[in-house]
Amino acid sequence: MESIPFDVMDPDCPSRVVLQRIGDKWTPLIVHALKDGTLRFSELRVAVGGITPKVLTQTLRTLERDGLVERTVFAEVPVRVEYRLTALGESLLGPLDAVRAWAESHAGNILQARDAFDATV
Amino acid sequence: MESIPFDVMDPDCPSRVVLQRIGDKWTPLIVHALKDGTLRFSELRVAVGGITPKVLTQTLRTLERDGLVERTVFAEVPVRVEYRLTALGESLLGPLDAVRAWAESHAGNILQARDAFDATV
DNA sequence: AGTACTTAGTATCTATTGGATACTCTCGGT
DNA sequence: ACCGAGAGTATCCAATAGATACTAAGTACT
Repeated sequence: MESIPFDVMDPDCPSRVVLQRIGDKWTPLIVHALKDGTLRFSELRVAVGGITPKVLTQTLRTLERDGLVERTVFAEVPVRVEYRLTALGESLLGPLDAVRAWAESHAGNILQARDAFDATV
Repeated sequence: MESIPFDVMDPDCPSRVVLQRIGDKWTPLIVHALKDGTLRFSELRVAVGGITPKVLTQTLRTLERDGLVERTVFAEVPVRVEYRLTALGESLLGPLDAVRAWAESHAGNILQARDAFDATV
């Protein structure tokens, strides 16, 4: 068992790729939407307001490939597809939720800072 | 004092813009680099390996505008410019560090998941 | 006087990513 | 034969990121 094999400040370290995936535009919102269980494609589209189907598909495929989300197809008519977090994906809920909570609780401060900044320019 | 005025799942909520700023490609790395104090432009470039000066400037300007980073110019020759976190920026260290730590400690799992996934395709 | 040196950036051009909108596919019901 | 539902693709255009080269200001050197 090694310690600290990864360092995000190193541009060639794989952990940087990982950081940029979980910090991408939609991943935090999708993971948050799935925190209470499974959702279908169309439910995810609504839960994550504003995402287009193309980008939702792309992001889900990447999350699946990275082992964070599991995709299950039910051979019904019409077809039903369910998405849910894997154990690895669930382990990401805590950290991402901290960032989400920060964003919600400090959004006001940032809007204020922008107004102040724009006023000086 | 209101509670929960912001919700990142709402596409029109300003907190979503904030989330996407702090979750952008370089912000977490820059904030992490500044955690121990001030750095000059050229030091930041080295600390955050792989960033081009254009993008570093863009990101720093945005962070400054949003009140997370303070920029100080010293009229020396050659000019010296120092960047440091504001109090608001420092409040972001905890949440972002949780995500960074997750990325470093789970990068191995994700690489494994990718290999497994690619093997099935 | 001219030139080199340092730091902190711009400028320019190209490649990649994201977004808007419309279309496809399957199959069962009417 | 035609329509509807769900889960996506296809296509095209705009915005963002990256590579590379260049600029500005002032002092020190020759």
